[in-house]
Amino acid sequence: MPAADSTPVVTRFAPSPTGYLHIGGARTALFNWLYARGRNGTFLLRIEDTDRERSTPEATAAIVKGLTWLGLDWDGEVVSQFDRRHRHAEVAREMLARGHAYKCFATQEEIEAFREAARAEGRSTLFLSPWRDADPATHPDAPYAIRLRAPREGATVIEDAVQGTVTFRNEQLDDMVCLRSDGTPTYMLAVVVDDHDMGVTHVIRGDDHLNNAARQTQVYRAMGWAEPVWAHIPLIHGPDGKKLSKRHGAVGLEEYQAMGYPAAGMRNYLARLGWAHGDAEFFSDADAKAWFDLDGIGRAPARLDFKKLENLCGQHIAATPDAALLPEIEAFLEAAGRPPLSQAQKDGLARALYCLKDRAKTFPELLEKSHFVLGKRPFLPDEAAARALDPVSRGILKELTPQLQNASWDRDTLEGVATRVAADHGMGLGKLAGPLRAAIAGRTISPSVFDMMLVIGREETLARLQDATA
RNA sequence: GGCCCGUUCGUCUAUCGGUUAGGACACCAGGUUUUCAACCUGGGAAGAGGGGUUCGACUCCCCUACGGGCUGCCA
Repeated sequence: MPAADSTPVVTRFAPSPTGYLHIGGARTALFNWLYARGRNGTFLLRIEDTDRERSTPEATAAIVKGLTWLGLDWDGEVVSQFDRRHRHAEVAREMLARGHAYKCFATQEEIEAFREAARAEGRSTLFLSPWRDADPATHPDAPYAIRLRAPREGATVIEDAVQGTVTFRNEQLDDMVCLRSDGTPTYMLAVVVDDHDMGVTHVIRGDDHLNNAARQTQVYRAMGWAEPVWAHIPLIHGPDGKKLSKRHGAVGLEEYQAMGYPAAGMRNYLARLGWAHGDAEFFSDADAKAWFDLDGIGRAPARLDFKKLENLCGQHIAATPDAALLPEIEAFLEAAGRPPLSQAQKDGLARALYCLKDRAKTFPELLEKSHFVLGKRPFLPDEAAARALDPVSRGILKELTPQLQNASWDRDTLEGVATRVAADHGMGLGKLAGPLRAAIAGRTISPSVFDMMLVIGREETLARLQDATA
């Protein structure tokens, strides 16, 4: 039975540490986090490291780091599934004692041989252990696996919050192995025991586990435990509609950080991927927590759309207070393996952020437009800027310079002076802005020329103009 | 092969039997503009196909096609 609505919500994210944190996994974590945090619940993190061959501490570290960057905080310590192996085994033995499980002496070679033959003959490869009803007196003195004595008749029904009612005929389900013949627990058993022991009320995970839910349900029933609410969410696909894999480009969350997407934008985008709350597109964490619910999750896999990700990220960068943006930019620099900012650069950037953040969709773009405040004199113009600084333009700039000397340093005055000088030469401000920008930034792309002048100040502005017109 | 799930504009989606099928991103055209970003106006763009049920289906049912997942003593 699903947990009652009144019981506190407990969700968990349970990745296996076999590499980077997959972007799809990050979304699964986000959904669990939103669901718990929006309901005053608990969000737990458990590492499914029962596969000793493939689990690495580096991968666990990557998961922790990724979630931390994404801003998904979990409650309590990180739980290692491997550390709980004795408890898993204990449950397996208990099921054995209660007759809900049995010892299976079939060797893996035998099973494999059976499956091969079945495949060759086009028969079902479902392995039905001959030991299920064997007389214990006939048990050999050999290693055995403990298999669940699953019902053979009837059906196992999953009430899934996303997928609806899903029915599996029991004849399609085999007696899953709970404890391997070497005494170690399988994932199938471990998840159920852990979720139960940790008090997980809502299992929100990828729908690649939907089939597993049926077999796991049988363990809950065998142990007489309350079943969690299941919510199997569709996987994320690449832009081509195929399962997201490395050939699509970035799949690891850390790659997104290194590409300079802000975490808030990622959260917004990922939440919006496969879930909707009416027409809401751009929203805050508070909104998402308040709105997120299982019945808003779509049933079809969603494709990644970088354009939309960028759009949302741009809006989030613009909406983030300067004081919060700076540390994020520094973290990005580090993640991308770029040199850190000097104190002077930090100060400059802090002053310039107001005119930078609403024109950038990613941090690299913001930094590119920050060149005027991050760089040092002399500002060697890039190719396009050099073209803008033709002799005629330099002549006009030379005229402008002394007028700036005495102007009061505010936007209106500056703009007035520039407009007047341009007019003296029969041109609009637009014509003069090009070379002015080239002289100040050394680039043809930057914030407004007047904003730049305000940020760097009179002295520096004049110096740069002199550099350019010398 | 078997089992399970899915299918609304290019993409993410709204709709929960009665709508000119809405929004966002993207795209195209025009405008604004000091570059970029942004902004304004307009435009093209969708219910996989076929059967039912119903006064009425994108919405409910069935079939087909296509896509995906699972089918391990992996997780």
